[in-house]
Amino acid sequence: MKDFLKVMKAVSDSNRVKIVKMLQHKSMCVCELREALQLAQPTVSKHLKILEDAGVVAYSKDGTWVNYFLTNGARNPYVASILGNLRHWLDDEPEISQIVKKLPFIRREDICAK
Amino acid sequence: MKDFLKVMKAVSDSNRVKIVKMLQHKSMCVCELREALQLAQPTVSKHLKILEDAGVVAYSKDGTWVNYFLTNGARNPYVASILGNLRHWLDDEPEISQIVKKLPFIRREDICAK
DNA sequence: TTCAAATATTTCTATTTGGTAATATATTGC
DNA sequence: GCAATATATTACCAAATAGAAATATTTGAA
Repeated sequence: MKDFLKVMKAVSDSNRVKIVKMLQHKSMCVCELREALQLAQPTVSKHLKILEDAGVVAYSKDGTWVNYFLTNGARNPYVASILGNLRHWLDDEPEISQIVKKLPFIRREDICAK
Repeated sequence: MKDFLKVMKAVSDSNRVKIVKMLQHKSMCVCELREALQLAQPTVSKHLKILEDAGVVAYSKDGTWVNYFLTNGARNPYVASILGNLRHWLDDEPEISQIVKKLPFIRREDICAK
């Protein structure tokens, strides 16, 4: 039950849903997500932790950058199902399409490393 | 987005998940749900309102009783999907199997009308 | 219309949650 | 080692949420 609730709660917040929808397009570091969401960096890190605890995202380190990406949900059927659905769900929501449209212009080289 | 979040939040609480799993077996009135969940009546009513607002449950009145049942999700693809999944999910969770096992013995005639 | 029972609503409290600022950690380059 | 940068953690605040007690509403029956 706890695993299920964790996943449902993870996708019950609009900013976390936006993170999932962005990661469908490319893996992203925290500073890129921060720029896209217009949130403070600790806020983004906290959301990412919740998604990670639920098994929705994982990360790999690349120097000081931490690249987050969607898991395949192999270990967690609830994750697999919701990620499968979210692959086509919400694409037409203004909140989502707008932020996705901005993605090509959000690059860590421009944002983070001055 | 709001519709999606409403549904996800609706199934992000263990007592509301229990309500859904119980309603898979039979439609139930508030007093039966109250007995099964061991919660105060206003608490159950509030949970039911959240599930109703999300489109997960509906009700029909029968005298003073109000029978709640699962919707078919026809109006809401998120509801349809989650209800479809929950039809087989969580059956083996102790919290669920235990409460479902009690269902045959929870009848409004015994509980409500003294 | 008056009473009793089932449910809904209101009001309140304790806990959880999303957010930020400040701080700590980790990694790279010098 | 030391400075700089990206990220994580901590500490704190405001808003949302689960819960129950008190109250209001609804319905059937007398």
